[in-house]
Parts: sequence; C-alpha cells; structure tokens
Amino acid sequence: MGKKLKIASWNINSVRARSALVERLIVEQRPDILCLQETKVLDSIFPAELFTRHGYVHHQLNGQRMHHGVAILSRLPLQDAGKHDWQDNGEARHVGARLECGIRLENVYVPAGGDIPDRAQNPKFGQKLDFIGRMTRWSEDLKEPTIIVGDFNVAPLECDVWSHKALINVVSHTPVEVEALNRLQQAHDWVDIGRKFVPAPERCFTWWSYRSPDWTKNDRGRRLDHMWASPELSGHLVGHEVLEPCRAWERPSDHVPLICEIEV
Amino acid sequence: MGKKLKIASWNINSVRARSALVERLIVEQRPDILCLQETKVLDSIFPAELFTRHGYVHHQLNGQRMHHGVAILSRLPLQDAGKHDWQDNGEARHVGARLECGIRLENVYVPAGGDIPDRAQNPKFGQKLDFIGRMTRWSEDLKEPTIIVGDFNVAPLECDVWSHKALINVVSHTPVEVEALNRLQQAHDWVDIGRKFVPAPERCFTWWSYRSPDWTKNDRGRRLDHMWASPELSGHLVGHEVLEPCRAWERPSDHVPLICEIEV
DNA sequence: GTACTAGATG
DNA sequence: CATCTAGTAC
Repeated sequence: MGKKLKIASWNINSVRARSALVERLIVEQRPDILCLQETKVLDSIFPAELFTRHGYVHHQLNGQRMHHGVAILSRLPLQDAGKHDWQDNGEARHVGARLECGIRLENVYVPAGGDIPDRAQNPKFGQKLDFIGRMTRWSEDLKEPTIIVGDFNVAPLECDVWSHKALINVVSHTPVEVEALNRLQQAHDWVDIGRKFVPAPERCFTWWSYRSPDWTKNDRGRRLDHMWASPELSGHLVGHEVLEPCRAWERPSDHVPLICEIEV
Repeated sequence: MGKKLKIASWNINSVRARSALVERLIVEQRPDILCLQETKVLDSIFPAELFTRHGYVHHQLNGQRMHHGVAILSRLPLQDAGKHDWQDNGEARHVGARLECGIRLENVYVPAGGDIPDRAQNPKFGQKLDFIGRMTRWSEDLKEPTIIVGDFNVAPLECDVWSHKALINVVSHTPVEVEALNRLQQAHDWVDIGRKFVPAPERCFTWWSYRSPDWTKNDRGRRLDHMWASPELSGHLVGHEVLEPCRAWERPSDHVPLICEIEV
C-alpha cells in the first residue's frame, strides 16, 4: 500500500509580509512539502524558524533581495538538486530537490514578461519566451520521475482565463506564449495535474489581480499556476485542489495555493 | 448634579496606520471627545467614517500631507474656534473648538525641536521656543474656561523623565524649554491635570521611544503629553488616567493616550 | 492594489 | 523603531 505525498505550491508575494497566512496554510492543510514563489527575501534572512516550528525542517532556498525568490519547505528529507538560471541573468526563479521516494521536485517562477507582447518593443517578453525555451530543452533530457510546480505566468487554455477574447493580446495568454508552453509540455509529455482533475472547459483560476477590488463578483481570474508530473507518475496522481478561499483571507496574495497528492 | 465630560488626547503617529488601535480606544474608553495629534493626513482623506460609525460625528480637522496634523472628534456638538499657526510656517499643529457647556478645547502639537538644543545651530529648536512663546502671549489674553491638551514635547519636571541627569541636555527636557513651558503655564495659571492626580515626584510617563525595543524593562519614558485646565475649572476636575497599556498594543504609537474627566 | 526599495523625519 | 514619500514591479 503506497503512502500519499501531499505537495502544495503558492506564489505568496512576499513570505515576510504573509507570514501569518503561510502559517495558516500549513496548519490547515499540512502538506508534506510546500513550494513558494515570490518569497522576496535573501536566504540569510528567510523566516526559516516559522517553518521548522511546524515540522518543515528541510529547506531548499533560492532567494534574492527584492524580487522573485523561490523556496521548498519540507517535512520529508530533501537532497539539493540545483538551481537553474533559465533566464541567464542571475534572477532567483528556480530551485530543485530530490525526495527519498525517488521523485524529483522542481519549483519555478516564470518571468511575468512585461506589458507588451513583443520581443522587439519589450525585452522582458523575449526573456520570458527564452526562459520557457531553456526549460523546454532541459525537459527533453529529463530521465527521473519529476513533479514541476510553480507560477508559470501563462494561462494556456481558453478556459484558463475569464475571457479568451479580452485577453488574447494580454501577456500570459498570447498565442506565442501558449505555443511556447505547449512545446515545453510536449518535451517531456508532462501531465497537467490541474486539468487532469478539472477537465477543460471547466472554470479553473489561480490568480485574480489586486487591481479589481470586486474580484469575487467579476471573477476575472486566470490559471497562471500549475503542477505538472512526468508521464510515469500519471497513474499515481490521487488528488488536486485549488484553494480559492485563500484569495479572500486578510491581506492576501493575488495567487492562491495549489495542492496535489501522489501515491508513492 | 453635574454631568461628566470625558476627554481623551493621543499623539497617534498616523491615524491611517493606527485605525484599528484608535477604534479599540474609542470602544474601550468611550470618551466624549478625542483629540489626536500627528494624524499625518490631509483633511480631504481623513478617515472620518471610522469615527462617525462610533458616534463621533462632530469633527474639527487641521491636517496636512505628510507630517503633523491634529483633529478633534466628538460625540458632542463642536463650534469651530480656529486654527493657530504659532510657528508661523504653515504647519498644522493646532485646532480649537467650543463646546455647548461653555468650555473651550484646544488641541496642540508642539514641534519636537530637532536634536541640538541651540537656536543658532538648529533653527528648529528656535521655532519650538517661539511656538511656545506665541502660545504664552495667546494664554495671557484667554478669558473663557479652557482645556488645552496635546503633545507639548516638553517634560517639565525632573520626575517627568526616566533620568533628569541623562536628559538635562536632551531636547524636551533642557532648562530653556522647561522655563518656556513654565512661563506658558503661569500666563494663564494653567492647572496641570496630570500632576494634580499624580503628584510629583511620582513616576508619570506618556512616551517611550520606538528605538529601545526593551522599553518595558528599562522604562526610559518621558511625560511629553499634557492636559491643562483654566484655574476656574480646577475644582471640577474629577478624573485622570494615562493609558500605559496602549504602548504594548500591536504596532503601537510611541505615545499613549491621556484621559481626563470634568464635571460640567 | 500590494510589496519592495531608498532617504528623510521623529 | 516606525512613519512618510517616491519610484518600480507585478
């Protein structure tokens, strides 16, 4: 009888500003492993004690001073599996770990890509596509069973946004980004865990902008956060949840946590 | 049988950053009138609704964009009694009101005065002394029974500071400031309500610096905030309190509220 | 809208 | 230590 591995992923938008909320998440959900994006803090001042206090004593950190930053906090032992710089500009956007069950865990924060969906006018958009391109080449060589989670900053399906028509030229849902993400997915036959459990065209959002205070009413969400698994893990996937209520917590992140469960 | 008038005064150090705390104060204390200093907000964006919601529907505001700012919030009707510019530099440091019982209420935020207690080296120190000087001349002409409250930024007595010796040359307790405050007090025979109820040399502090995180242990306080009454009100003063516990609230002001009660 | 930086003030 | 203003990013 296999044990269940419960993994959470959350773009927390500052782990220091959100310490009470992340504590509430781990108390209420008790995932085995928590992957955070946009921690916005140097490793040397990461609030590690908050996690060790709740049993998350194994940490893989890749933070920087002001922006970006990722972290894996775990109750199970972790082995360092490196940090990729898929943008080749020194930004802290990835950290990986190996679990004792043989699964690799990759935690990634894909660049947002700026406002204008054009390489020439907006270098950040080019960097985003290049980042996904390098992830694609990395995926092609992957041999181990892997879970990759994080804020991918792309909503690939029409039903992954509140209006395909309104967002077709908005960064995160443009055809060139969707194609790049699809190539990445095909490069390892990644299983989209979210859509395995919430098949298209069912509504599934993970992010609502801070800029619309009436987000509950208008529900202008996007599915920017993802959990993907190597194809050989497909049959072992036994649970998935998007924790929408967290968006209504006090001083929330604009992203909500994702949860998945794998029989190992 | 006279009714009791309960007045509170608090240097709140930003009324917007402290909205939950000021709400807690008015719920727990229910003063008839609340005088605030260092509101740090333009009148046009003063959080008036917070006060009206609790019955404080009468407002006299004198705020500015970033610094200073005073306000009188009242459950009893107020008549405008003007705004003095005792520094003559446009800073919002005073607002006055007339109550229906015939008492005048003056709410003042005396300048801190900079670091160096010398007019020549530090113009702000001179402005502070001049501010108190102009208040003194205003006091001399006062005819109505008046309560003046606020952050006077002077601790006049030796027992008004944690160490007279250590602070003798520190702005707020220098002899020249103490003399200026004494002249102001004599100009109207003002009754120091605090010391009427907590006679010297008893310990009485209203402010503890943010810069010593161990303020509870070391207790390096000063009595910078005051409530004074016209001599004809002396016999009507029936209560006084310094709300020290407020200094230990979450994200507190460095000043605590004062309360007094007058039979009218 | 929210959080980050930095420098200025108390 | 804690507030404010800007500017920047998402």
